[in-house]
Amino acid sequence: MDQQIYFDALGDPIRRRILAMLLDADERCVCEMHGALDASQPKVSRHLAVLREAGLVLARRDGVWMHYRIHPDLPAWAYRILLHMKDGMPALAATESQTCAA
Amino acid sequence: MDQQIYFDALGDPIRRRILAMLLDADERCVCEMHGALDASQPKVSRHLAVLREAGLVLARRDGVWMHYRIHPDLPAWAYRILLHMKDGMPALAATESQTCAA
DNA sequence: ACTATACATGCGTAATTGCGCATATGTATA
DNA sequence: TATACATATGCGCAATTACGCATGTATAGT
Repeated sequence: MDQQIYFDALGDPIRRRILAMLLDADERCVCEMHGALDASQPKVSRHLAVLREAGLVLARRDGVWMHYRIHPDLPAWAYRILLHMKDGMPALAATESQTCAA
Repeated sequence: MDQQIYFDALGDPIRRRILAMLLDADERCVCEMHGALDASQPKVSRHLAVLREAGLVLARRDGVWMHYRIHPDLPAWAYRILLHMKDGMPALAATESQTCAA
């Protein structure tokens, strides 16, 4: 886990919200996040790619859907930072997950 | 403490090393850090300005010297992230502080 | 094969960032 | 006032980043 890549990944608000969502639920599919974040699909997909390439999240294909989760092999310091980040995150009007038949 | 500004501040490797140094010592003057980081003086000064404006560090003037320290009123989540960041920081050839008569 | 759905990516652009260099500011001392 | 030292900042430039839009790819159903 390269620290530079890690903190670059945490530099974007959408990526932080994605990570916070993944800390709550074990897994989320892209359409759920795309709905809940009120951001365009390509935008969410790109941010997920950044998180994936940084080694922060893990993707699993299930038919048409991609399920993302926090990478289980995250170093302790990296995982703990995510928890504190979520803790310090401004409570955001919880636009609840648009149904996407997941 | 705005989270966006906070994580932007953590996005730079020099700023992270400055913060790690300040976690070790209570206070450091600019010349110490500039020596230990092997970075140009304007460069270090600018990064310190970013940290100062972000509310991450506090400056104190002492004659000609400016002493910086971790901001004492940092929220718990923010301070804990700094500790974990330092914990996960790659052990760096400790270029020890050039003497600057501080 | 055709269509629909879920997701990823190529491309061009606007905005941001970090840097070096020079210079300005502030403080102490002669 | 003049000089020296510590620190800060204005400026221009190169590199990076995030975005929208359109299009590509993969899977499933008919």
